[in-house]
Amino acid sequence: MPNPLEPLAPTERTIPEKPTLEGLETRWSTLWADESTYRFDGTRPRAEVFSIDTPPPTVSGSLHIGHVFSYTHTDAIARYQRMRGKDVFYPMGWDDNGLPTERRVENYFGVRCDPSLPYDPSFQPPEEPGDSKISISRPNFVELCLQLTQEDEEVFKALWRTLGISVDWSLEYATIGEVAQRASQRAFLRQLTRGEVYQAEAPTLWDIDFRTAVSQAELEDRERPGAYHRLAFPVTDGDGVVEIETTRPELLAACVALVAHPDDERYRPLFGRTVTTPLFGVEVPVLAHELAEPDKGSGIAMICTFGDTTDVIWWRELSLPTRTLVSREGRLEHAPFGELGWESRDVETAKSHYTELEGLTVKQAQKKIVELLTLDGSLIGEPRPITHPVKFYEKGDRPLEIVTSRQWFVATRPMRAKLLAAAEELNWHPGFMSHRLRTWVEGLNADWNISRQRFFGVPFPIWYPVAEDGTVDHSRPLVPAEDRLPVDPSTDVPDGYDDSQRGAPGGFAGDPDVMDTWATSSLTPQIAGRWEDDPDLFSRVFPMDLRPQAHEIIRTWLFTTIVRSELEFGTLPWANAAISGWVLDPDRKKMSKSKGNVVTPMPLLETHGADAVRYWAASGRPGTDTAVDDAQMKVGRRLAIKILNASRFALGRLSENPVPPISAVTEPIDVDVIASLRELVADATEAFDDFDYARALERTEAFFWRFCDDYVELVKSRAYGESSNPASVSAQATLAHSLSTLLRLFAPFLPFVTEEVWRWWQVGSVHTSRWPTIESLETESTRTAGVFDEAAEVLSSIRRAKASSKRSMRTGVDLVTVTDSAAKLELLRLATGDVKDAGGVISMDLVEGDPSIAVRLAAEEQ
RNA sequence: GGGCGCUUAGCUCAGUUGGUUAGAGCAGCUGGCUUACAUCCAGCAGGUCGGGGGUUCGAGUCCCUCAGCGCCCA
Repeated sequence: MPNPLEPLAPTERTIPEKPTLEGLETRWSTLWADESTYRFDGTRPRAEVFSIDTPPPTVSGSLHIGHVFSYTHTDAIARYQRMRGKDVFYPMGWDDNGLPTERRVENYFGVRCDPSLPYDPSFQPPEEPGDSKISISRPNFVELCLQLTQEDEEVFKALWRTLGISVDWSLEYATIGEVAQRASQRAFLRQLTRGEVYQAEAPTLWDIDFRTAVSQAELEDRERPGAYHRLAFPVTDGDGVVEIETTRPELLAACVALVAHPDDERYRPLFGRTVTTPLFGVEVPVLAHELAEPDKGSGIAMICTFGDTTDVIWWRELSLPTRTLVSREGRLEHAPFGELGWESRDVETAKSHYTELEGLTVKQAQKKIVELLTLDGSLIGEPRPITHPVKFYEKGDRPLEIVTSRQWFVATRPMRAKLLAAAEELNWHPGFMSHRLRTWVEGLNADWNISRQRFFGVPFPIWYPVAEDGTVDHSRPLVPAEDRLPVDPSTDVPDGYDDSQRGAPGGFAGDPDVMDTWATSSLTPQIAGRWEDDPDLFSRVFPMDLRPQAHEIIRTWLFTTIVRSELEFGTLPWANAAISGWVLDPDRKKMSKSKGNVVTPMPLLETHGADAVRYWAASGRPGTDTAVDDAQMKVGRRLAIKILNASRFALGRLSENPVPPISAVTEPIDVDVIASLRELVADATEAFDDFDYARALERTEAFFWRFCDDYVELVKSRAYGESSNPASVSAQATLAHSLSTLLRLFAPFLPFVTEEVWRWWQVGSVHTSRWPTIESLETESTRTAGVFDEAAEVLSSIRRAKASSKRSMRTGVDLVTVTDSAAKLELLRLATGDVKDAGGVISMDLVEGDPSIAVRLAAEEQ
């Protein structure tokens, strides 16, 4: 529970003469670590816990101002919930496994993983990467991955500490760690038992350079130049030809059908008949399907296995045969014309044509086949250049090919209805982000491929029996008992076998693949919550309260986390999802490495201070793209300095006296200010409950500046008075209670400066203090609303008069005549003394009539 | 091509369910060392709320439409 307010004894207050922001980050982050300020207690019931599914950053990716931006939002919410009395579960994880880390290790050390090599315990990477990559074993490679990610994690930790993120570091995890491996493998095995995952020889999107399968979620369309090649297919049982247009003529030998729209009058007579492919003489049917676009090309398409994702849909829905052509190296494989599945009307011609293509890369093959088709007379006219979208792996730079291979899939398509319901049930902040999930789920046309042909990842906990003839029997996987997890099938042995039987007839073979990075990071609530490893903890934190994340990974991380949670627990993994916006460069352009406009956070933190950078971040509305803005950080720094100085003033008025109780607030203007502070507290609380940290900050900040500029100036002379004067004590009490309240309202945003000031005069940390309540700010005197506004307006008129006469603010005023309604004058009458003191006014007349304020300045001294 | 969002002062943005004269900060300009703060304070100036149409006693706010920008999905 948060501490009750406990002011230090007056003699123990330490208010520095010249307060400063320098060094606050180091001082307080060290103390918070020493005092375990943000420790998760873990003994309180679920209802008193607020649990956060923190995004685990990919440490091998570069440190980015975007990290600072979105984690500040989450931290503000975490700090608010903690002050509200919640036991906050706020872990930090690292998403280290996967391709980005492997690429970084390959380049950093100049190595390449070759899984066929044995482990070399004495291997040391070269000081500098050489010209050609050194091949090393998988265990050696994984060691280097772990080494590098650990170094990277330290850099991130330093950033989080400097930024003041209030995570409980004892809850740290990594998606490649033992806990994560166990959870991932356990979840996989249970899904296998329930029939929710399956392996299949299926068309798979394949990156030739990375040599791995890619899932639908990792795709990216890029506009690329291509050309329509018009080819003539003779109609088999009749006269004439059908002219099709294709951008991939090199796949002609893999053609299994032609397809046109069912309503297309031009091709209707051909449906059900066959045509013959040029060059290869293969007889293929002409079929109808809605996805064929009459306006595209000649309106009739050649279906190959497989040229693009539409081919896959046609192949599946029209139950077409498979003729695989493209290898995993991106070359045209052997095509056994004449054999089963490769029938031709003229086998010898087909073979002779194909010999010219076999072994070529896709690009070379296209050139060659154009020559062949031209000679043959089947190419009609010149290829017609176009620009069209081509599928790429988002991290790759060659178009993806589609190959058939054995992969593990999670059956997500049958879950569509359930996932759409989940999109509705989840509380999105901002709400419109739910569309992102909905459109993604509606557009799902492939199950989730979770196999990756990589090395630094969680292995599939699966072996397969090897038959006496040496073939691997994938239909009867050997699984370990759950209590053996995690296992590595490349070094561990299935029950009932010994290591000598690895790969031998009658023995076993481990699954060589690792899980897709999303297959592990989709389990972050389970990993962080120690699912099954610590059932007590898990029951207190799951389902979690909040998933904060960026919008570009809704279709990957958010989607897959929901899939895993629905499958395992039949529930949403969290109640709320807070989607942060992008950080744009100062010119409002999206940052990217290739553009070289990525902003690194540390220099900004050093220049402006953590509170200032956090202020900028917290000013970004939920879900709104926000530009890096030095000016806004300077404003934040100014605010922090103002808090120091205003606090020094407010606390200085207490002299050696204790903090007066709220009941000492009796002067009408003081009572009015405390009442508007109650409204502020209500407003900020409501905003935070709605995850709108930016609104809470804006309201608090606006109040604070007005408090300093008008209220403090108005009551200054009264606040300097003796403790024997109730009017002075009223001002001193108002200053102290306002300060205490404002410090706590600012604490989620400016943790360093608020902690600094808090410790001048309070016991314990502001971050474990109680969030202010309106009940604690109830005065005994009744409020007369408007006193402060009226007084401030008259003071403002006095300042205006001085400024327009270009006189010092210290200039005396002989007479102020305020003309206004009786009601307004009545309000003003309750604060006349303060207004006169603040303005240096000798005499003030209040006259009923049309509103006006006349100010007569003292004569200028000669 | 479908969807979502944005467009308010030179810049960055607030404007809750439609309700006086549209707000703030920054930048600009004019002044001021006023004992919390010159790392500061005061004051001034600046907008036909992207264009057009509609509903209404009343529209920045609701509806339609057009334009530009950004993103998501094809």
